Amino acid sequence: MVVILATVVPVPPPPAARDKVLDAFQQLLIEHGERETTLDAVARAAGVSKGGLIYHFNSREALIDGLLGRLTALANADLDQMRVAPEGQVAYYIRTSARADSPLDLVLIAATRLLQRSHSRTREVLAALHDGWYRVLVEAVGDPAVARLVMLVGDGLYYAATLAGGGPQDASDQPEHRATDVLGLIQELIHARSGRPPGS
Amino acid sequence: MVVILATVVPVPPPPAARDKVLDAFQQLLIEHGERETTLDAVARAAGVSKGGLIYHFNSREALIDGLLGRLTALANADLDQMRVAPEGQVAYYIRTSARADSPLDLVLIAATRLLQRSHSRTREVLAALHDGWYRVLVEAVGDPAVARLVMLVGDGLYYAATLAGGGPQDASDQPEHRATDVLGLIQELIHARSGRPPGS
DNA sequence: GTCTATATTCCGATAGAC
DNA sequence: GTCTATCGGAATATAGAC
Repeated sequence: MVVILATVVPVPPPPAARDKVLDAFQQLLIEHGERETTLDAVARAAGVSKGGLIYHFNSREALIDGLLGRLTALANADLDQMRVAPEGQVAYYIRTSARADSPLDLVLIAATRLLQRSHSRTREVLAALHDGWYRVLVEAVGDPAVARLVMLVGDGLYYAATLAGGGPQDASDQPEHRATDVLGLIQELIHARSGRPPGS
Repeated sequence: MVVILATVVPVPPPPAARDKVLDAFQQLLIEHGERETTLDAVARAAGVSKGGLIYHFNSREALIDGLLGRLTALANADLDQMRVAPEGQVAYYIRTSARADSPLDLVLIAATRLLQRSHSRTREVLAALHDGWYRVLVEAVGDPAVARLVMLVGDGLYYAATLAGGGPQDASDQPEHRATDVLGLIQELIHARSGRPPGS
């Protein structure tokens, strides 16, 4: 009798250094912006030499490609989760928009830092992301106008949580409270409109 | 009899070159991001030499200070207009949030490009701006929760109009339509809640 | 007030040792 | 696979002529 104790998969784990470099790139973009995120700084933060970094990512553009690849993978996983969220798609979207600490949030914020120099690939990836969320929301709430409102609120929460964030926060200003308050208003609006034809 | 034909004010007009440089700085930040907005590029776009630029702004930081000064002045003027807006403060705020082409919008977008490297002065100026809008909105709608929702929608419109913008736009996706649709929903919500105590 | 020329630092990328 | 050393170019800022 043969017992397989551990499944030895033929796929080798991705080199740890590559992920470390990507993590450092991501964190520096978030905390210091694109201008200060030089290859030297990334290598230093990742604990490797510049030559070691260049071995994994041949150029600065390759580093950006690596980040966008990570973003796409995490975003697709998030869309799958959103579609089957027990609390409903709208609640899932609003709640996750008010936070900025999941792996997806972090890479998304980092990618937004790159959006600024009319970087077309970054723009396309983020547009596709937005489109994915929008489709799910339209299906969930029925009315495209309400779906747009929900997306706008989500964008606003995201903006507040990332770009403008960092100000003093009291207990009533935590992500959970912000999301709960605004979610209540949105559901109130959906309820008030229920039975009415979309677009009226 | 003495007739004053033209009032010769003792305050000389600000040097045109200074404003030209600030305009170029602003435009480059918006269109190419902070990384590509070098002093060389700004001088070239403004049609002056680097030495001429440095005469007006001693350093890169001084250039940023100049932009933040312009932002503060335009923002205060906007707040005054918002307070006396005939169509109401909420409509004024939502409508202006959906556009990104007023002098205030342009300098605001440019300043947002600088927000990314945890630039504390920029952060403070933008936080003060947000706070000013919020106070007016709370006074206008009564309920802090609704005021927050309105601000979130405004932030979302702003995000869509600036950061994510650039995608294909059909006729139904113009700023005016976006603002009108979402403004209708918000007023519907306010109406549905009218008479109820705030925070319920 | 605006210019040219230059000093200095730093960035991205290459070459080649280990 | 990771390192050190280094090149070419670009960025900020200074010096000084006009």
